[in-house]
Amino acid sequence: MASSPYELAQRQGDAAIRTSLLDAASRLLAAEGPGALALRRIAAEVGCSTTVLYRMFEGKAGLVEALYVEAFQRFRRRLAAVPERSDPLEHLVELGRAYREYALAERNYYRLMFGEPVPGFRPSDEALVQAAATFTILEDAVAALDAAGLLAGGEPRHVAASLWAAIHGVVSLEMAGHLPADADEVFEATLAAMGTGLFRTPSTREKRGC
Amino acid sequence: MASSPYELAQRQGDAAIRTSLLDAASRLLAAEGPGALALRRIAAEVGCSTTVLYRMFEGKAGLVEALYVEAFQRFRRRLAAVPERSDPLEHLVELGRAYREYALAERNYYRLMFGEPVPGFRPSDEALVQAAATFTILEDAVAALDAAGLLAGGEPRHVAASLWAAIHGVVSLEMAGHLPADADEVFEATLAAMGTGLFRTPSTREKRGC
DNA sequence: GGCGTGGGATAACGCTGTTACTATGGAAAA
DNA sequence: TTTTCCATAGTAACAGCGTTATCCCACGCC
Repeated sequence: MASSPYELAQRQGDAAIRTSLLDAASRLLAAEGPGALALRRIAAEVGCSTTVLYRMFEGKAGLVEALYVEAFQRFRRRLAAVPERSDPLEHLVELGRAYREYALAERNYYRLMFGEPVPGFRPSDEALVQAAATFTILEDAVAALDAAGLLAGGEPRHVAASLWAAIHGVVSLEMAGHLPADADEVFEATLAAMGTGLFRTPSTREKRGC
Repeated sequence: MASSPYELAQRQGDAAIRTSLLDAASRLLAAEGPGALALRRIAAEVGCSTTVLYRMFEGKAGLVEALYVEAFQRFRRRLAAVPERSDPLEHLVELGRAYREYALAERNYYRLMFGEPVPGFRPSDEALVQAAATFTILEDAVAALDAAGLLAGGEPRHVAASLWAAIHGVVSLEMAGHLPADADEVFEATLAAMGTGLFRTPSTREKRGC
């Protein structure tokens, strides 16, 4: 009695099959990059034919989209694990550092989220909404600063988006090879610049020499 | 006497053939995106067989790399066309706006430069060096601010890289669909935040209420 | 028990990049 | 002028891809 991962999952219903396929795809993505995401390979990995992938995901686009939202969920968990701090600005800086660490550690996931490494794929509006949910963590942290009266101006949502963009920008350039030697310094400098540009804090006021 | 683009170029030597092929590829990229960059299509477009592409570019990777450095050169010309201003900070802001305009107008080129829309392709170190040459324009503008004593701190190269990253970050998120409604505001806010965070100017000193 | 239907495997289609093979055409050598 | 030779280009094949059509089987229902 042979029992491939697929046969085991089959006894537990469609949900188990789905996660089994997603797990295999996830492993291939992390290990070999987006190029390894071939339906035939995924099917072979779990021991079934590609037909099953079409029933579960309606083709490659659907599979990649499922992987896409899963990547954002992982990302959210990682950011949620950053411990709170007494200083809300410190907390925000730590969120930024965790962001970069995740991106560099799981760069194939990060590429899936923000590059477009799979030729045909563009996330649906629904998937984009789920992706945006990841950054409520960032928005909450900015809202905390706003509640403390430390925002220099602008809507909290826009401030959070600016921060997100700046951090993503450094990480993206770094991953593309455009910051070969001094990515660390550029990242910290960008973080500091956004901090003094967006917020009012005692420490930045000292820096400004007021 | 049939005269395809290829036959015309053939009489003028390899360089003409090369540019003819690159032009066709460039047109396909701009019009239909990276997915249209198929060797057979490019060859058909100019009226030759794929063998010629292998002689000129040694395969798809070489062709895409040629397109990649060409995209950066176009980008550089666009940034170089931004007129100087009396206020060097204003000039920098205008560079940022021109950056975004180019990226959104030629988004398929921008994707080629900073995303990785062609599965196998990663730019060589040499191509990355040529790409970096694009941003000497940005570095020069920052150096001008430094010469005027307006830098808040940090090496000019790092400051330029931070700016680049922040701008690229907004544009990248915008193109990925993550800033559906308020991309304009987020972009201007990021520009302003980086301005007050990185530079010392009379206007920002007023904003800070000193 | 026979029937119908849903699910899965196989194979084919058209596409991709790549490579081997073949023919051709013009320059160099005799 | 004739012959040789080699770079060049076109054709076709190969392996792989996503996708789809076909066939088959096994299960539930009447």
